[in-house]
Amino acid sequence: MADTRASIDASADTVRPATRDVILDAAERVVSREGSGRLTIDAVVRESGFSKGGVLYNFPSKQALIEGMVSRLILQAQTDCEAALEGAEASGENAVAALIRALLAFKHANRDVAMALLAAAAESPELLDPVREMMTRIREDVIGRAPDPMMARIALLAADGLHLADILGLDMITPDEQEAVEARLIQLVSEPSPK
Amino acid sequence: MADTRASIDASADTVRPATRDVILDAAERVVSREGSGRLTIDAVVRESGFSKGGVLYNFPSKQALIEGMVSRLILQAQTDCEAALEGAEASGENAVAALIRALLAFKHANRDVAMALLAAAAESPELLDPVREMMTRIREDVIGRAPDPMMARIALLAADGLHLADILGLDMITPDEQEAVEARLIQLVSEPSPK
DNA sequence: AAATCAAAACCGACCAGACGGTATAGATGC
DNA sequence: GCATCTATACCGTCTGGTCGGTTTTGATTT
Repeated sequence: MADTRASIDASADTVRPATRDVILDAAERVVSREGSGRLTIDAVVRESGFSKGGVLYNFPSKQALIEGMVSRLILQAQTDCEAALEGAEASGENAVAALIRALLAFKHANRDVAMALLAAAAESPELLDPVREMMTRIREDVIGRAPDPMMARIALLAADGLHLADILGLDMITPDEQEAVEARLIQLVSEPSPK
Repeated sequence: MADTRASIDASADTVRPATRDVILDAAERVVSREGSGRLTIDAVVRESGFSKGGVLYNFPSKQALIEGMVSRLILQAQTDCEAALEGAEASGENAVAALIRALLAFKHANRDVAMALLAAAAESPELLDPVREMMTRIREDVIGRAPDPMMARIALLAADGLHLADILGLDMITPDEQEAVEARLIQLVSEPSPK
C-alpha cells in the first residue's frame, strides 16, 4: 500500500477508480466547507459515499488520511514548480519570477484546500514535516537563482502572507490589489535594482 | 513574558489574582505545547490547576475561552502598535518603519501563543472576526502613512509570512537571516526608492 | 469458458474513551 | 446569609478505531 499513485489521472485505472483519491477529494471538500476542526472520519464517510470500513481500509487512521492529503498537495506543488521552471528555461524567462508566479498560482488554486495543513498542524505537528522539506527546497532553489537573494526571500515570505490571508479568510484585499501586489513581487525579484 | 493581564477589571486583586488570565495562560501553554487540536477544557483544567467547574465558571464554554484568548491577543497587539506609533512620533522616526518593527516584535514574542488563532479557526471561523478587524485597521494605518503604499503592503505580507512560518514551525531561517530580512523590510518601507 | 478460489476491497454494527457541558455540593469573604 | 467562587461527580454525544462478515476482482485450472 506504499502506492501513492500520482493522484489526478484515473485514466490508467480501468477498474479501480482511484478510490484513495475519491476519498481525499471528499476530505478536502469537508475541510474547505466546514473548517479544519470538523474533519472527522465520519464526515469523510458521509461525503465520499463510502462506508466507514472502506475509508479506513484505504487510510488506516485519521492521521494516515491527513498524511495523504498533505502528500498529495505537496506532489501537486512540486509538479507545478517544476513545470514553471521548465517553461521559463524554454522561453528564456526569468526563472525566479516564473517560480514565484507558479507558487502564487498554486496557492491561489488551492486556497481552501490548503486548510488541510491547518488540520494537519492541529492533529499533530510532525505531519507538517514533508511540507517543511518541500518549502525548504523551493526556497533554496529560488534564493539560489535570484540576483538579489534577500529580496527573493522577502517575495517568498510575502507570498506566504497572501496564502495565510487566504487560508484564514483574512483577505480583505481586492482582486485588483492582489494582482498589483503579485505583479510588483515578480518585478522585485526580476530586477536587481528596481524602480 | 510581560504581564499580559489587561482583561477585565483587576480591581480586587488581593483575593482574585486575575483568575481569568491564569486560565488563559494555561490555555496558551496547552496550545503551544500540544498543538491547537489538543486544546480541550480538561487539558486547560489540568494545566491551570483549577477545577473544571472553576474554569467553566470563568469561561462558560470552550468557545468563550477561545474568544478570551483571541481578544487578549488583539488587545496586546493593539497596545504594542500604539506604543510604537507614539514612540516614533516622539523620536521623529519613520512611523511606518516603527509599526512594522513593532509588528515583527509582537509576532516574535507571541509565536507559539498565536496558534490559538489556528484553534479558533478550527473551532469556528467567525471567532477570527475581531482579528480580521484589527488587521484591517493596522494595514490601513500602515499603508496610509507609507510613501510607497504597495511596498508597505508587501512588507506587511512578508511579516505575515514570517509569522506563518513561526506558527507552523516552518522557520528554517536562522536568526541572523531573519534579522537581516527584517532590517531590509524596514528599509524598504522607509525609503521611497531603495538601494 | 466455466468453475474455483484466494486475496483484495468494501461494508456497517459496535465499542471504549474523550469531550463539552450540567448539576450540585462545598468553601470563602463581605 | 448572601454573593462569589471552587470542586467533583456525572451525562449525552461524538469520534476514532475494531471486527467479523460480504462482495468484487483476477488469476488459475480444467
